[in-house]
Amino acid sequence: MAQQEPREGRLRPARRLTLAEDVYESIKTLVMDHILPPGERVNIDALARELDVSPTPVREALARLEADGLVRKRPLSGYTTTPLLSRAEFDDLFDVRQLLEGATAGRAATHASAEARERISAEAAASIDVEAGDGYRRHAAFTALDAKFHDLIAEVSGSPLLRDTITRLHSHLHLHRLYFPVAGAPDTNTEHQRIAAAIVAGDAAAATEAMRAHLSAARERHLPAFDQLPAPATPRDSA
Amino acid sequence: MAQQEPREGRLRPARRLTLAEDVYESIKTLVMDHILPPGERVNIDALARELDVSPTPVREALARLEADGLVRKRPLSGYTTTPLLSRAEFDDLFDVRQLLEGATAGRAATHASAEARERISAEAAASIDVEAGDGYRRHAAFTALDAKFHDLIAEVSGSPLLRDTITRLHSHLHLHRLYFPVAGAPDTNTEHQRIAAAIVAGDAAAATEAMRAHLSAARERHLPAFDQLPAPATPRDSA
DNA sequence: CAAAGCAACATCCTATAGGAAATAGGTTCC
DNA sequence: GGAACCTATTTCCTATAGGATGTTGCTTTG
Repeated sequence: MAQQEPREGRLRPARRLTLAEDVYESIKTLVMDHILPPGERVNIDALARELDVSPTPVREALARLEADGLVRKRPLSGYTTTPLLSRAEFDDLFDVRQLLEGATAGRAATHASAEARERISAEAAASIDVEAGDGYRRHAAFTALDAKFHDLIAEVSGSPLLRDTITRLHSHLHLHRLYFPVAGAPDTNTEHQRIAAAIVAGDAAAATEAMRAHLSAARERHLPAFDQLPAPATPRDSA
Repeated sequence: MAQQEPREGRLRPARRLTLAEDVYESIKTLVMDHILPPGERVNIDALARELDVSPTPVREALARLEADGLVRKRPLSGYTTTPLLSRAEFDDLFDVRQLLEGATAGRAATHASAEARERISAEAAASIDVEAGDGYRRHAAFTALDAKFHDLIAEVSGSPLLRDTITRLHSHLHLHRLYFPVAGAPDTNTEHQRIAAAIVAGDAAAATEAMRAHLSAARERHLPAFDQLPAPATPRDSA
């Protein structure tokens, strides 16, 4: 009622256009960064108080996040964050990524503009300066750069639908254990450059193969995360 | 307030668990059947009155539908149903379907249980009795059966993620012109049986190829729909 | 006659209140 | 001592009201 004036010190950034949109982005970040732990119950009212908004936009944002697969809704029991990926789900994710992203790399190699090839090449080269920094910042920067590279190839592939699908999959990847040390950053850069080179050369088969090899290697690099802790049981999964 | 008691004569079916869920299904049907024409504005209040609920669950349902791609939201202007697929988007959809569903067919052929192969074979054979009926009913039954067959293969493929992705794509297909005469129903059945045979035989390459050929043929059968009417301009698309 | 400006309208967006269901804890009975 | 039942609390779910914004139609002016 009387609190229409802008408030200071809020968790979310300056509002863009609609409040619900901001709330959506805020909650998405909370889930991605595991500030809301996977498999945990999400209290709508508490979240609304935390973000300093009414429960209504929170509810709308959660509905969208449910469609994105980041939270789940049990009919009369409330929302919960999606539990961590199991080993089987993780393997499934990378299988699908190989299929989809292998295709985007091939398509990009076949019909991409000269300007687009230039951008890809530049992006692969720019990956080097991420070596600076350390700890969480370094990990976040590396992850962001990797995502950008993959999205760039998807964009250039010329299939909006394929790109959307891959973007959606990437959300699921962030459900993986977060603070896992990225020892293989240099390897990743090398692999990215191999992919970029194949695309620039216009060799579709080589680009597809390079992408699949890259994802296969990335999968291997992530695997030790499953040995850290035994996957916590998620009794809530039972229908 | 005083209208908590169940009401008669409502548009939507008997409520399942939550009101928002029912509203979601109801609106989804309205969009799929083009009762809400593509590209049209969606009035939240009017829809709430029509469904005899308050605007709040309608808003929540629309948020989910937006994530599904069935409606779009322009920040301070309201929701609109997604416009009809353009020729380019239609081609893109079938390109992606070939990629994804070709993979599911191959996977199904490789590792499917004997029981699963039996189900697929039965489903392909059952497609024949859809010849009965006529007009809209026949079309709806045929579409449902086709969707079921494709989903069955996706299920058997053993990749939940792949199956979800394909299901999502199918929603987009329904954005295509609806009342298009399905002249090629017999052809569809023949193609389905070819796919089923390859899967039963365990020939992954043949299954993939049969699926791709089927989708290619289906695409051709749908193409004349674009000649019926010139695609209506959608001026609302401009940012 | 056309274009720009203004005003009224309709619509969306957010906040708050109240009822219903599910969960958790304690108690009692076997 | 364990299990089942009951009660209280918490939480979700729905409905309603009010403020802000975009849109549309009309009027006026060049």
